[in-house]
Order: sequence, then structure tokens, then C-alpha cells
Amino acid sequence: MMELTRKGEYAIRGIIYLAQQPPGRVSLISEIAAAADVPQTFLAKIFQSFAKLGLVVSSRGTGGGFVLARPASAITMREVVEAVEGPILPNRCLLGASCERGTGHCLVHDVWRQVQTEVVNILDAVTIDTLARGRDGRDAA
Amino acid sequence: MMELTRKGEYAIRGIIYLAQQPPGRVSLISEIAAAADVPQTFLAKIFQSFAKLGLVVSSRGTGGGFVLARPASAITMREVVEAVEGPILPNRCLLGASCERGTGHCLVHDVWRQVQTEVVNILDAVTIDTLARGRDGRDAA
DNA sequence: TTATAACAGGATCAAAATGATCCTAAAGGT
DNA sequence: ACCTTTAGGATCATTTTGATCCTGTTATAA
Repeated sequence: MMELTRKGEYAIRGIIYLAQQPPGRVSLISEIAAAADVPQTFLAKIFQSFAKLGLVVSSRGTGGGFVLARPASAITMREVVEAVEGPILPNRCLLGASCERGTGHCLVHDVWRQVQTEVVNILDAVTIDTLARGRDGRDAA
Repeated sequence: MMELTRKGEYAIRGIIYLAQQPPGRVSLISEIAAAADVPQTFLAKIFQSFAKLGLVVSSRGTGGGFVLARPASAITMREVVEAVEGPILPNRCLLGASCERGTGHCLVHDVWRQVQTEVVNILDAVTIDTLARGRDGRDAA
């Protein structure tokens, strides 16, 4: 359980490649897809999400492509994962009153809340910069 | 992301109900399903898994049903969740060499490993007994 | 030994999520 | 104008999830 989907893997691989480029260098989606070994059309969708959320900046036309919107050291793994997989919520009920089964407080929720907090903390503490320095992009995720 | 499925929710609700019965009391699957508000046929499958893994003991025929195989204080939330959702593996690659993309070590894996360890620790520390004392069964999960 | 109660387990099925692709539009450069 | 490159909607196949059904097996009791 709790598996990262392909989309999440691709997202991490793709953004790590960007982080490994010289700062300011524009990369084509085709280039990133090839380097990260990800289906290009799928990766394009992922980078659209990145752009909307302000993780990367996109530009169109000749000479266009993608660049990180911030230094890689200021982009966390949590941001990348949540950009494509949605917020980290181990149990639906963390969201609202949907699980207020009957009255009173539910201990199970406390546990999932704890899980959520821990995972968020871990992923918040890891930046793309750190991951990018690990090895070349194809090793990631 | 990382959402518990219905199956996981049902599993927790169902076993909490069992834990709330007088020790040794046999419960029918129909009774558990009604109390936990879970489709009976679905819950039956879940309890089959429990029985195979030795979390509960099942008996057939008149007077048959399910009982906890151990005291509720000796059954962890991790066991229950993993019984129906499989092992806690946030990233497929934790399993084997499938993600040895190229050579060398991958930092992303270290992070997922850390997540896995934390989640396992949290769920290992919670017993069904604790959950069962929270409130009546319908409040759980 | 027959009838009945209850779980075991395989097969099936609909709905949702995932993974992936395609096409047209829009924006930017030459 | 024309080419390049991303944006975004639509589509589609596959897998997973959630659920049900049917038959078999085990056990009890009359």
C-alpha cells in the first residue's frame, strides 16, 4: 500500500533532470522525456501542472521550453509529489466530517493524522537539489 | 495520495467490532457486517484474509463464526492494514533491483525508505485494543 | 443420514483510477 | 507567413477497486 504512481515517479525524474541543467538553461520537453525515460506526452501533462503551480516556468515557440522557477534548493520533494498526486492524505476522513460516524472522536483518525504529519515532514525536508546531486537523472525515482 | 482504500477501512472497522466483544465470543460475519456497516460479502473476503494470516480464528457450521486469534492488545494496526492492502511500500523500487537505473545508489529511494520506516513504526505502535476502547465500533476508520 | 448453518474460495462484473496518446489551439520566434 | 513549442481538451486501453454470486466444504443437530 501507499505506492507512488508512475506519474509521481515521472514527475520526480523529470524535475531532477531540470535541476541538473546549468541554471537558466531552457530544456525541451522532448529532451527531458528522453533523458528521464518517460513518455513525452505524459510528461508534458506533468510539467503543465508544475507550471501552473509555479515550480517551473514554461515558454513557447522557438527557443521555448522549461526552466525551474526557483533554485532547486528551494523546491521540496513534497511540492513535486503533491503537484501530481494531490495532497498527502492517508485516510479520506482527514478531510472533513465524512467520517464522523455517530458522535464523538475517532482514534483511528489520530493515527492517520500522525502518519500524514510524519510523511509531510520527511518530504518537506528533501529538496530537489539534494536529489539531483545524488547521481545522474536516470537513476532517480 | 497514500489513501487507505475502502477495503482497509472495512478491515479496521470489522476487527474493532470483534475486539469489542466479550473475549471468546463468536461473531457471525453477518453480525459484524451489520454492526460495522460494511457489505457482508466484501467483509467475508476480508475476514478470510485475517483467518489465513492468523489474526482471527474461524469456525464453520452452527455456532460458527469469528473470534480474535489473540488478545486485541497483541494485534497491531499494521497487521490489519497489511493483511488486506499488502506491505507498506511507498515506492515500488524499495522491493528490488527494478529501479537500479544505471549504476549506483539512488537518493530518492532513501527518502521512501525513510517514509516506509516511519509509517510502519506508527502503525506498529497502535493495537486494536487501543482503537476499540475509543468509542463504539461504528466510529472507527 | 439428512437437514441446516456458516465459512471458503473461485468467478464474475461494474465503476473508477491509472497510464498513455492524439488533436487542435495558442504563443513566440524567424 | 511559417515554423517551433507548450496548453489543454478529448479519447482510449488497462488495471485496480469495490462488490456480488455461486458452489463447495465443514460442522452441528435432529
